[in-house]
Amino acid sequence: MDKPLVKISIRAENQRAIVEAAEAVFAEAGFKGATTAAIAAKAGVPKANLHYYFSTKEDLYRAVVERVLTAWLAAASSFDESDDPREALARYIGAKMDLARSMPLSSRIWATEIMRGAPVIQDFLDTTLAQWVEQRSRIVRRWIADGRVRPIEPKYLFYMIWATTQQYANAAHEMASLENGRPLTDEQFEAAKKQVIETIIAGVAPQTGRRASPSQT
Amino acid sequence: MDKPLVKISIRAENQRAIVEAAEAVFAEAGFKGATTAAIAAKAGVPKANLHYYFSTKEDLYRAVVERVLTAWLAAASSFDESDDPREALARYIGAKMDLARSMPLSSRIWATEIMRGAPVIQDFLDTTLAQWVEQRSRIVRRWIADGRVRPIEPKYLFYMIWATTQQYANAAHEMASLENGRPLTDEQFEAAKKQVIETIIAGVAPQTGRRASPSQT
DNA sequence: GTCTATAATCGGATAGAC
DNA sequence: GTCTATCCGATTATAGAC
Repeated sequence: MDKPLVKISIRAENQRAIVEAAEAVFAEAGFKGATTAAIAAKAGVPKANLHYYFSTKEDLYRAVVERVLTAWLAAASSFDESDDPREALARYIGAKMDLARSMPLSSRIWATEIMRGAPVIQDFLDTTLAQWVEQRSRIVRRWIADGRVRPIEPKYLFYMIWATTQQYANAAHEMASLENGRPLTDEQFEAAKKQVIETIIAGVAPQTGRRASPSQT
Repeated sequence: MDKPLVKISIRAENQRAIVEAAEAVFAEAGFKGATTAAIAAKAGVPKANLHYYFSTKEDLYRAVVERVLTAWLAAASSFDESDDPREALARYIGAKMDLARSMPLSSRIWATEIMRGAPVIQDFLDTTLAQWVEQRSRIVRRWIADGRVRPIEPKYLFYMIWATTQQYANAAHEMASLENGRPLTDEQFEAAKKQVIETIIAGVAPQTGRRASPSQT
C-alpha cells in the first residue's frame, strides 16, 4: 500500500492535461510568448498547480518537445517497411504528411525548435537523428548503385521530404487563405499527399533515356 | 530650405540600423522573445531613441516584415523570365534558394510569421499572393494542356517549392549538426540547389511512357 | 532630435493556509 | 496535494532635461 493508484492517475491526468494545453499555447505564441497563466487556464488548473507539476516553464516546454519527438520517430520508422524505393518513399512521405495533418500543433513546435537552433533537442540531432540519416543514406546509396534511383545526395532528399511535409502543418493558415479562408478538405489533402509522393518519386527516379540530359560532360 | 538633407539621411540611417538589428533579434528570439533593449543595443542607439523612430515594438516588427516582403516579391518575379517550364522553374527555385541562403534571418522571420497565422501580412496573403498564385497557376495549367508538365495541382507544386527552399534558411542549424557542426559550404549549397531543381523538374515532367502509370482509369 | 531616469505593467515563481 | 495572495524581476513605453 505504498501509493494508492488513484493518486498516481490523478497526477498522470493533470500532467497530461497541462502538457496538452501547453502544446497549444506554445504552438500559437512561441516559447517566450506563451504565459504559464494562459496554459494553466486552458488546462483548467490554477497557475500554482502547474508549477507544482512542472517547476519551471522550460521543464514544461521540454516535456512538450519530447512528446513530439516520439511521434517523429514513429513516423520515421515507416521508411523501413519496404526495400523498394518507390514503396519506402511513398510510405514514409505518407506517414509524414499524416503526422503534419493530424498533429499540426506538435509539428509547428518542432519546426520552431529547429529554427531556434534546437536549444532543447540538440542532443537528439547529434545522436539519434544523425544515426537515422546515416543509416537511411546508406540504403539510398544502395538503391543508386542498383540503378533504382538516380545519383543524388540522400541528405538533400530527406531535407526536401521533411520540408514539404512539414509545410502542411506550418503553413496551414496560408493555404487556407489561398482557398478563400477554408482549410484544406480531406479530399484536397489526400490529393496533395498523392502529388507530393508522386513528384518526389518521379524526381529521383533514374532517367531512362527520357528527354535531354543536356550537359552530361 | 525646408529640411536639410543631412537630417533626413541621419533619420534614414538610424532607421535602417534599427530595422537591421531588429531583424536579427526577432529572428533569433521571436516577436515576444525579442526585447527592445536588445535591439537598441545591437543597433547602437539608446532605447528611447528606438521608440522615437518606432513608437511601438509592433510597428518595428511590421517594418521588418515589410522589408522581407520586398525580397520575396523580387524572387517571385524570376518565375516570369521564361515560358519554358524547365527554365522558369529552374530560375524561380534558384532565386528562392539564393534568397534563403543570402537572407536567412529574413527568411526565418517570414516562416515564423506564416506559422503564427500571418497576423501582420494577412492582407498580403489575401491580395498580392492570391493573385500571384492564381496567375502562375494559369501558366502551369497551360503547360499541362500543352503536355509539357504532367497533370498536377499547381498550388501544391508551389507549396513544395516554398517549403523546400525555405528549409535551407529555417533548418540551417539542423543541417550543420548533420555535417559535424559545419554549415553547408558554398559547394554543398550549390549541389543542393542543383538537386532540388532537377528533382522538382523531373517530378513534374510528363511521363513519356516511362514505367507503369498503374491506374490511369 | 537625443538621451537619462522612471513610470506602469506583466509574468514567472513561491509562501503558506487549507 | 491544492490553491490564494503576493513577491520581484524584466520589459515596454514615456516624461522631461539637454
